[in-house]
Amino acid sequence: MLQIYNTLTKSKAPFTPLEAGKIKMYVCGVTVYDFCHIGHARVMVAFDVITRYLRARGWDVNYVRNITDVDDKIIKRAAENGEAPAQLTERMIAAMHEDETALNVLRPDQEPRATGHMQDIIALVETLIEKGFAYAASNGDVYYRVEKFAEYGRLTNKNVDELRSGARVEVGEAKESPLDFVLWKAAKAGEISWESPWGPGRPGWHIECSAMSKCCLGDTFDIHGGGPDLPFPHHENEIAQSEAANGVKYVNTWMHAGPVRVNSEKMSKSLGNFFTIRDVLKEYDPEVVRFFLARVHYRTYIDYSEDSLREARTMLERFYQALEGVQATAVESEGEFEQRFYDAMDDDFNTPKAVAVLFDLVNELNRVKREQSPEAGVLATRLIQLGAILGLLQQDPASFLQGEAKEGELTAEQIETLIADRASAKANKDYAEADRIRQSLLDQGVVLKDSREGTSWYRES
RNA sequence: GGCGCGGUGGCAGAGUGGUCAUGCAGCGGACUGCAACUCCGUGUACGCCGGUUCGAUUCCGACCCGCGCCUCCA
Repeated sequence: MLQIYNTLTKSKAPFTPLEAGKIKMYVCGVTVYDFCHIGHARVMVAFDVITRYLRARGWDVNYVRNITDVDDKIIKRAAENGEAPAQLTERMIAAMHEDETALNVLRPDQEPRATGHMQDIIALVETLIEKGFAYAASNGDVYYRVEKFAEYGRLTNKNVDELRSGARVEVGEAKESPLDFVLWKAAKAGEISWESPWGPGRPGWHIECSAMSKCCLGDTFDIHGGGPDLPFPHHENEIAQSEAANGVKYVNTWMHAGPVRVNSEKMSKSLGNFFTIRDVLKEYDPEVVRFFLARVHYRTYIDYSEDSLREARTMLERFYQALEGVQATAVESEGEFEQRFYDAMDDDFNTPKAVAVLFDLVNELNRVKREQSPEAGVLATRLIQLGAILGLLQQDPASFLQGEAKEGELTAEQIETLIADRASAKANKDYAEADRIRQSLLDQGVVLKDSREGTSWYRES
């Protein structure tokens, strides 16, 4: 029985879909004005694992993740670069897709862009005005009338009175109440804009998601996900917009990923303490980065450090070393390991527990490997299949372990030659020479491993 | 200040009212020409103080500490 933690109720509950066997899921994506950082990667990987698992268990998942491609920061950054906003966003979207592909993140089923849904957005704002939940202000902006929506603040336990006393109004705003947020922003001279009943302008951030989710999934859907900083105000505002406009419940289950921290602080654009995905991938195998993110429960924080990345690498080596030299064979039916893995994942996608099951499987695999039992092939298949649900363990073991030669490192050919030299030295019982070659390779980060079948090697992390 | 999450062995990280997490690191042994890999064995833990209980790391209360949101940020 699948259980999911719901931010709205602050508790785990058995998951029941709106429509039997189907799951409609919307996840807030990226505002594409810069390269994605590890925090973005965490959300991508978390919901990728969730989607893969649900599909592996037979659910028909419709996974929608939007792209915010019009926004103040995009306009500002494009102006700084001296390029059109669309040029900047196209580049960043392409970069994001590259990062995702590297991390083995499957693309969502639908990836709507705000600029592609202007009519939906305008129609939704019009509905809100008609129903009295929004108003066009004197400055050309359209605002949402927060105090008109009685349920406001329910997702994040916010009290409207307290919010009002803490709110501040920016210069130039024409709100009835400081709590009101913008649905449509009037364009300044020379800014990119779209025609609307309220004059040329662009949508506010929150309304995009209400419009795109309605368009892709309907008025009510099963799961809405996002990063740790989105419950307030973004998701709170989405609820206010969608439920006021549609008159029905917006989302059944709210899921939020935990933050990535650096030195105990949240990794974020505003703190400037972020590492981009592409920078990290220069140093680490993408699968290592993915495992670093996936081995921790999606809701808890994760600390980014060289040590944790290295540890993820070491753990992955154990998996691949177990798989090395085993011929995977067909599996007739699922067994104990699959069941334990599913039980862990059914419990709010408990990946740390699921990974522990995989290590138990590795232990068993290594044991039967030593006995040269044919059972090894079956266990290897089970490991690879369960690994696939986490988006891991799909590489050839030798190539993962050997890795790519970085600059200044020995190439695979050079290493193979030295291993051949060492083999002949060993054949002549010249162990001094054999050990000298092995030590020299070790000094260059290459570890040798002798076995019945010969000598294999891998690069030290 | 308001709302929320968390404090587990050297480190990372699950979990449970009384019995193994798991991985890395350490120690002893097996295997090996010696190593590496692997296997077997092994130590160390549940922030603090009360309460409930036959028994609490696990439930309840107070306290201390850390983090997130309350402003654009995944």
